[in-house]
Amino acid sequence: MENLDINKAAPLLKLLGDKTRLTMVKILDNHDCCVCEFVEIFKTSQSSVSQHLRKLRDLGLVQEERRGQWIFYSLQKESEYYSFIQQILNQLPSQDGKLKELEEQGLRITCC
Amino acid sequence: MENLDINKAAPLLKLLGDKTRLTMVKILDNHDCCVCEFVEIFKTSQSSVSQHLRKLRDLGLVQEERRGQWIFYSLQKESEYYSFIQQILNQLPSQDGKLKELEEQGLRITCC
DNA sequence: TGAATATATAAGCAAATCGTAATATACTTA
DNA sequence: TAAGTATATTACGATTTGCTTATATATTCA
Repeated sequence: MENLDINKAAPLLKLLGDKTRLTMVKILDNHDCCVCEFVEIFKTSQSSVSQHLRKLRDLGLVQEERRGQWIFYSLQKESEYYSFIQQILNQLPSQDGKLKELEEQGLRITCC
Repeated sequence: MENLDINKAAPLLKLLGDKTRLTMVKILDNHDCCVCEFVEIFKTSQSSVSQHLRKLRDLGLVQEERRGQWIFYSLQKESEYYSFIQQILNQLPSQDGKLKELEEQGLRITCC
């Protein structure tokens, strides 16, 4: 088991210590998502979603990739935090239901 | 592996997302400690240590026990968060060196 | 019992955080 | 190219956080 210095672990846990971001990361662990999907899922503003994703990206937890009109986010598997995070995500219940809801409403983006 | 609801996991991670508290919990995972030891370890005020411990106790992560003049804190192994936390602590480097320093300075409390 | 030690709590302040509203940028499509 | 859609950024206000200072409580010991 790799160790992560406390000076790095604490800010990481703080970042994940927000319900919205933690759910985002849990979802991204299984599916790429674009911003507008998160807006639907969390019933919040686009700005708020964008700012949360920025923080995740600033720490290198996620990466963005443009696909046409949309920008998709995915987990950065090469991150030094990746295996650490996995141990946490594995203990959280699946959030796939939230994506399933989107699909049923026809709001899931499946471009490209 | 037990699951922990996101509504509980997020505040827990937030609580652990502080370097002082995370280190405290890591230390407590192996050794009971009293407040004045933490004051030495973190080179901070007694009040600050006390307030951090209060937050950990409010969530049920630690418990206190008076031993004579001192109040010792230990991890609450019966906490619903305990196994979740273990997965995190296992990925952190040992902080025993900090206690060893105390011993060398003769500041480790070993009453009762 | 009085002084010293250990701990908890309350009040106040500066910094960080999170949401909203407004605006800017980039891409798509008619 | 103009309008519509998707996203990012900025500014701002309310709330939270963590520290310090001051004070209160509990225990020990001379």
